[in-house]
Amino acid sequence: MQVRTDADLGIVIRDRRKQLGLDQGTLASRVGVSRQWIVEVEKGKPRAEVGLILRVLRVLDMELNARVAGSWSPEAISPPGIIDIDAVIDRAREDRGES
Amino acid sequence: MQVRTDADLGIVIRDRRKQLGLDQGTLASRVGVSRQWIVEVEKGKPRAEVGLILRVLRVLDMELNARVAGSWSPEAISPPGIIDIDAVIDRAREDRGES
DNA sequence: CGCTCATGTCACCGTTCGACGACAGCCTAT
DNA sequence: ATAGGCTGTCGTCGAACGGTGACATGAGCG
Repeated sequence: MQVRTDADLGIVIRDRRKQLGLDQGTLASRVGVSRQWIVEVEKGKPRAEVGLILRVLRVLDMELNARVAGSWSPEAISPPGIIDIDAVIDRAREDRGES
Repeated sequence: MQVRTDADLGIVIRDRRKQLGLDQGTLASRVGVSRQWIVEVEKGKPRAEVGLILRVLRVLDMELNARVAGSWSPEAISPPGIIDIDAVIDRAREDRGES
């Protein structure tokens, strides 16, 4: 899911927590924060510490990716799935300076 | 890029800032934070506020995505970009049961 | 109805944030 | 050599953090 605001982050965390069947208390103790902190973060606390947020995502077994807006993961490890071989060849040609 | 730790975040921000040819001062004023804050975040400040981090990424025209670890973005269709052809071949070999 | 569990909220407290201003170290160009 | 720009670091200070413990609500159940 796209994370644009702190509220998005709260939604992601809450959804994933419920998905795993955890309550705020156990998540809090696993992350090493207070339950109240979880409550506030799920509400979209803008001033929460990033380090703690990252710990939460790790506990929830989630990954975070940053990339230039509108681009499709620049340095991503070739994801399995459909590969547009023509695009690959075109790009290779461009790198060589061919038309 | 994968963002696992606060240090990763610092690297992403610094790289993107330089990519855009901005210095810490102008980035700071555009985001609405002090230059010192930028310095510390780029060094991997773990207790920085998420809200500010998100503002920085927005100014840098970047997107953040959260997903369950190990899953590849469900809605991504053959993304153009740099493809690690060796990884692709290795993966194909593994699928075939080859060594 | 009582009981339990999960959740939201409150006040208090020690710690740390982020802003501000100033200074030093490094480059690069003049 | 001198000037200028970019970066890292140092105090200081008001504001907010996150932890603790307690209390209130609401849902589910025997």
